[in-house]
Amino acid sequence: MARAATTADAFNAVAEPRRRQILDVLAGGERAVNDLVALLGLAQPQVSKHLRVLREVGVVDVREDGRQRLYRVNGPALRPIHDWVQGYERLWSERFERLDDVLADLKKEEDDGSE
Amino acid sequence: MARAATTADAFNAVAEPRRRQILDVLAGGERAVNDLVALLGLAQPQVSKHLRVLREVGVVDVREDGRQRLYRVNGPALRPIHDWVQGYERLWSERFERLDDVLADLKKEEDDGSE
DNA sequence: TTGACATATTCCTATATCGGTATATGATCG
DNA sequence: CGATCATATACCGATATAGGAATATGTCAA
Repeated sequence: MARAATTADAFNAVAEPRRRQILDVLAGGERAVNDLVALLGLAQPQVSKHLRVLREVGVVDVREDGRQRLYRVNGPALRPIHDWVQGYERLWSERFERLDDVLADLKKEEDDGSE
Repeated sequence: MARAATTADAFNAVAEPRRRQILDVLAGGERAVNDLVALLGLAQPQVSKHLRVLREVGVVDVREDGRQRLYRVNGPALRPIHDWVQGYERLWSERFERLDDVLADLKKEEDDGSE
């Protein structure tokens, strides 16, 4: 078996740095393909291919406008990533340090009581 | 050129679902390899290989304890993912809807004034 | 030391990628 | 209609995977 398809889910689609760059540009608003080509300095076919992957996992949406296709971010598709990684924030954020102290104390009391 | 190595960064390492499962278990505290094997129902070599990838990107740390090796999550290594995806939260979170309204109003006024 | 246990590494195969180049599709303009 | 612009797709080659099976490494116990 090979690695999971990049179109398997948002995690895989977003693992590619160029695709994150594309999203970062689109975060500023709708863009045509050639705008992305110019802004990122990538070849046009590469951009189209990356956009296809992003489209297939639902991270971007397209809209036709004459000859152009305007791409935009579809935020909610990124939510699974956000939610998953959010669960680990307490492992580095000061916000949770006090809470961790409290929980540690509670656990200690509990252990002392039952042992 | 092929796809970026899974050990290239945390984004790639975490794109694999099994590796996220491993992290989710380790989020509950230090675990030996065989614990993970039992808990996840994976083959031992596969688990070791996934742990290697996670180790190489710094997402987990190891500690030797007799015959066992105890793995634990190294949270801060996940922070780049958190920070990146955080920038998109406003695209779905109600928390930011009011703010977006305000910004839209401001932009509208600005445009009306300069045109 | 020998053996059992815990974990890591190696070898294998199938597959899906990525970039590059060429080309196809589709829309607009004259 | 023919030419041009905008984008998508097809084909190529190199590479890095993921799982499976076998095996190597390392540690403890008797």
